[in-house]
Amino acid sequence: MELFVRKLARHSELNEIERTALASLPATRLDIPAHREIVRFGEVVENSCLVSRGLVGRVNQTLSGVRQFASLHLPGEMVDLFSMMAPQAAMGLTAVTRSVILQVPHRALQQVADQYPAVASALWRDCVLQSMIGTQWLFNMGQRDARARMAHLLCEMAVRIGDGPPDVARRYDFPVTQEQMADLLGLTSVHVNRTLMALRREDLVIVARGFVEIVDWKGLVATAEFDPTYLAAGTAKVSGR
Amino acid sequence: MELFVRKLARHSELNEIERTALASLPATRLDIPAHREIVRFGEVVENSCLVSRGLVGRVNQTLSGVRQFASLHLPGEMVDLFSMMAPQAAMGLTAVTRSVILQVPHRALQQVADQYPAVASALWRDCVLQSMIGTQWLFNMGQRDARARMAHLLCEMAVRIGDGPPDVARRYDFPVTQEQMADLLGLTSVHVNRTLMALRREDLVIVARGFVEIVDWKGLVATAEFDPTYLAAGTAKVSGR
DNA sequence: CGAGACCTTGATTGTGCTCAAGAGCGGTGG
DNA sequence: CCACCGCTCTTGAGCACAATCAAGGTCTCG
Repeated sequence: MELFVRKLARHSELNEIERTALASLPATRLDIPAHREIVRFGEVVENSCLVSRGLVGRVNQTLSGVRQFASLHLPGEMVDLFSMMAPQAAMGLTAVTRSVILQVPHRALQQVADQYPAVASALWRDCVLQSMIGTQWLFNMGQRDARARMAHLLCEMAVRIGDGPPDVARRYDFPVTQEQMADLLGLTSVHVNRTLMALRREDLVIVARGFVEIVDWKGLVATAEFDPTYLAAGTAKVSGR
Repeated sequence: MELFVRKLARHSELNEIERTALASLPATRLDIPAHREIVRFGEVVENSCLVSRGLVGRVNQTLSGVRQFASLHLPGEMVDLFSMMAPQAAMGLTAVTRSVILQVPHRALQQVADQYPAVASALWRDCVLQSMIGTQWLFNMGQRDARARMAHLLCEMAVRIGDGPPDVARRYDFPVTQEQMADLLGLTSVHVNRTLMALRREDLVIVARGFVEIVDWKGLVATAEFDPTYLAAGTAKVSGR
């Protein structure tokens, strides 16, 4: 919960009172095994899920079972803040890895937001920043080939995990199966495998056994045409409310 | 401006005072020719753009000039509400057709939002609903082939223009070149052409000379696997603030 | 030690891209 | 009024990236 407040404070100004109000929100802790669905499509939810440990994604799925991730959330991120404003889930929520999540009731969140406009503003901004990432993913899917797409994902994660920019994680845990990566990138698992090996052969990055090791950051950024602006946009703090 | 307020009121409750406050926001009118850029990538903006006439899209672009639309906005929609929360544009804004837009200063918008929490809430919700469309596009790009993608776009527009669901426009103006459709769907213009002809040969839809005529709505929905839930999510009004 | 999930690799197929050239149409200027 | 130009649409041929199908290998956990 602390972590969440810190992440909010990185892009929005919050004073001490507002921070403690957020930090003392009620929450139910849930321990979720990997691959388990947390929220099903169409469900009406009354909580937002804060990731405490693990990796959680929002997933869309056709009747035929084809899956596509719409986002991926690290610890300290509120996965479905969106649901405060649109409680009927337009997509499922899945634990990518074994995860611990904190369920925060919308009511409580809403109360804090009502009481402190700066908090409402911060939450709103958080939604916006999340959807800027989504927009980037859309660009990624539409205009880049498999190699560049994969490289872009790995770059993004390096920045997000490294709490950067400018800090970037050169090596990070990423216990995601190749099949899940396929669903993240709109590829097949077979092609993900070949793509990873290609990136490795070129000495750009090693992805194996649950972690990512970036060998040539510059090279990876180049093949991805990665520009982290969209992640940093919130860093230039916008004044309070 | 009226139209904008009506669209907001469709998903969020606003009383008379709040509506008039919104309706009397100051605005600068701009007349923009087709294909002209309105906001450039990276620019720091101080206005949000309300579409009054025409069609405006948010566009991402690589150095090599490959373009990808991230959204498409009809009259009455506020294109870059996002920019209130993240004023540095992460992407360009382009008039797809000849358009009239109203520039509303962030300051003014912010003042109204500060004064009336229900307005702030409505704007926030509007952002969320927009990004739900973006999420659907992502799904579209990742998991559907050209035919289905195109069909999905045409279905979505039919619903959005028809002010539905359940009302759907069986025939609507859509003065978008095939090259622009290509940038919307992550295809090439050549393939857009072939796809449109295929859909026409199957008597599903006719796209020509600036309009769309849906011949077989059910068939089109089926090939697109179109489920309008994501557009309607806001219709079930959530109580005020 | 065995079972299941996950990864790796090969062969083949197909969707959509590239390159290229021609036709239709509307607007502009001589 | 006609000629021309540019933009958009149309169509063809060949190619490439990624999907599909299939089989074998490896790792981990019980």
